[in-house]
Amino acid sequence: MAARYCITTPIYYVNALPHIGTALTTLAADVTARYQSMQGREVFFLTGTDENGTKVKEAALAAGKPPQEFVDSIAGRFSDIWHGMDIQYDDFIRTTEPRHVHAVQEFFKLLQEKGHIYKGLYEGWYDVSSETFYREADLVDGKSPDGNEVRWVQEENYFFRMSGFAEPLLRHIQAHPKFIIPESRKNEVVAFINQGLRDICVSRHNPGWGIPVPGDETQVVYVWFDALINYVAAAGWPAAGWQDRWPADVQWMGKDILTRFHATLWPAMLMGAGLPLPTSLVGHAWMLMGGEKISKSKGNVVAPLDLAAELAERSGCDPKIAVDAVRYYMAATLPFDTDSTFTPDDFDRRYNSDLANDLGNALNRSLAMSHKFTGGKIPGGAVEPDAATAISAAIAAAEKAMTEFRIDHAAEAAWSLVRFLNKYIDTRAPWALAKNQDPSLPAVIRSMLACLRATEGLVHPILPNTSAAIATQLGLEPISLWSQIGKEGSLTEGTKLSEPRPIFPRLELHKPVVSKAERKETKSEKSMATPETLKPAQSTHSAEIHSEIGIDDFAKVQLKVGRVLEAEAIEGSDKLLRLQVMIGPEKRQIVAGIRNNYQPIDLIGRQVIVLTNLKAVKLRGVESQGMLLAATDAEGGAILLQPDQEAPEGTQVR
RNA sequence: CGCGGGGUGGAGCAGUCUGGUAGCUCGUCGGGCUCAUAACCCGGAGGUCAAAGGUUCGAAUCCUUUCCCCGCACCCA
Repeated sequence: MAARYCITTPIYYVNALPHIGTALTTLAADVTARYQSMQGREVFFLTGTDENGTKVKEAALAAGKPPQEFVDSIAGRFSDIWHGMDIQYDDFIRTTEPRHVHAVQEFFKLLQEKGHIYKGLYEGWYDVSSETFYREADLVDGKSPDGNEVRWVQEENYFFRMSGFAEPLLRHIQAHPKFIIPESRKNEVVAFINQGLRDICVSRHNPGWGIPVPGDETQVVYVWFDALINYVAAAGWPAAGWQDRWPADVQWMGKDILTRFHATLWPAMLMGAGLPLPTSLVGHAWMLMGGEKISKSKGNVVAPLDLAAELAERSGCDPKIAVDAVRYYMAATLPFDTDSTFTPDDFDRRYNSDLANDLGNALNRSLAMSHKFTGGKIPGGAVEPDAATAISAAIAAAEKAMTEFRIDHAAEAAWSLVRFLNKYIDTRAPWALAKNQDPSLPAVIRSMLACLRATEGLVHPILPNTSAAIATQLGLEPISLWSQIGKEGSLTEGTKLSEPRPIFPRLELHKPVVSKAERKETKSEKSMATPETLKPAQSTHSAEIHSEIGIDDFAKVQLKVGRVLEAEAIEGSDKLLRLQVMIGPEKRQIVAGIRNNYQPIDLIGRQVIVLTNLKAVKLRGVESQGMLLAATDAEGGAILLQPDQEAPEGTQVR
């Protein structure tokens, strides 16, 4: 019976579809899964979607669909995208499935029985306008720190005794150096726990969507508590046999959800329930777009399948190979400790230099020479020593990388072999050997093919389609086991080689070199972001939610023309400006988050469109009696709307 | 003083824990080869390792201080 190896990704929230930033985690998990599978282990690779949470209900409502139907369609699109990227997961769990709901409720009950969950009175001074609770000590003259009225409220909720787990957690982290990876994240987690862990409220008032607390229908389980349990729910827990799929050997995730959730709350929950902890938690860094975090609101989302389709079209490569190219880029530049940046130019460059020039061309020239010099068949004999050394060094480096979860280093290891091959060919110059009828020619050709065969195996976890294409061109069955890589027996003497055909056609690069000074300039002109940066952002896969309203609904909105009289920055805030706006005879104070694009001086005297019948609210302690209408630029900044020509102040906008 | 990450040739990064000739990929310039997808190979130029001070025989690396960039949090009505 083969040793098992369990891998998880987080379950994705269904409010947006994956882009190359979020898909990174799933790709890393897939590469790990394929590698472990090659090692002969029985792999269980779990992913899924998080469908509870009140925002889902709201989004469904906005889309005019029943929540379940809405969620079904999004979950389906997730699995379509994963399939398109050749992600081979073994199970896809959805938090609306009965097996998950059941596990969550059982887990909750178990923790209750063990005394780790208690019902507590959540009480305190509540500031209604800012929806925040304050302690007695926080109040200033009987009001909130912002100066709002507060009232005493009591709410019953369930609490998880996380405070008791700080010591056990620290001990576990100490005793298991590979529990939290990378090191920098581990330090962060330790620092976080040392600050002290507080009991955490694990239920909310039931909004009609979510998992009810067992025995108390008025409450639903807190979404994070709920979500984390998916890992054991998918293993079948609490039914017998869950040990086959839990604990996970590795749980991949982005660094943002490591510290607070996976490295503290989650292990504390498991300890409380008496369940084993995962072996490793890996929190990779982010892939940024043009130096910023990829996010839907900034409009800089790049969908992996769009990127692949576009590449296939531009380069003429096979669509499956284009998917590999995207996988390669993501794997080879996988941000581990520190964030990296995606740019379309960088993607193109890596495609050309690494895939087309290095790997593709090495395969192509090697096959061409085999046909020309040794009759198109794999010669027998031994691989030359330096080639054999290079092969085993690459295998060792790739193995080390994989055990450290450094997917990027694993790619680098494979490429070190490809680079060796290109050097080797030039050094040994088979064309010269052929001319001189040198007897070492067959051994050199065999050595070249051996490098390619080993490369095929090494890149298999990252580039499954490319790997298969290499095997096909070599006329061999694909390598399926890691232990076969580099073995003489994997290169059968006399095998007929296919005609060489470029796997990765080169891309024609138009691209101008952008100097640092030029780039800076572009950046300072906010709305002038470079066109090529924006282009791929127009994702055809984005999960925009459309809903229709009637004219009556619109009539509820009162918009008027106003003129800015005064403007000043609000201290302690990056974005907020305090504006005094004349709307007809009336003067209003409005707070607007537009400072990234507008200085106070730019605004004075300017006409703006104001939403006037919006409930007043305090922002950073300053009351705002309305809202300015603005569009959003590529970087999430505001672009103010203004009448096409001067309009009388107070004019109704329709 | 909210928390955290980072500043290394034109670009992207490694090296920092465990001080000892500054390394890799891309770009650039020159040369070579002709098997190959104008691909490949070799060589050169280009760095006061953000700044200052300190420890040391010796600092990118250790200590102190400062400056700058970026996330998160707050906040975008």
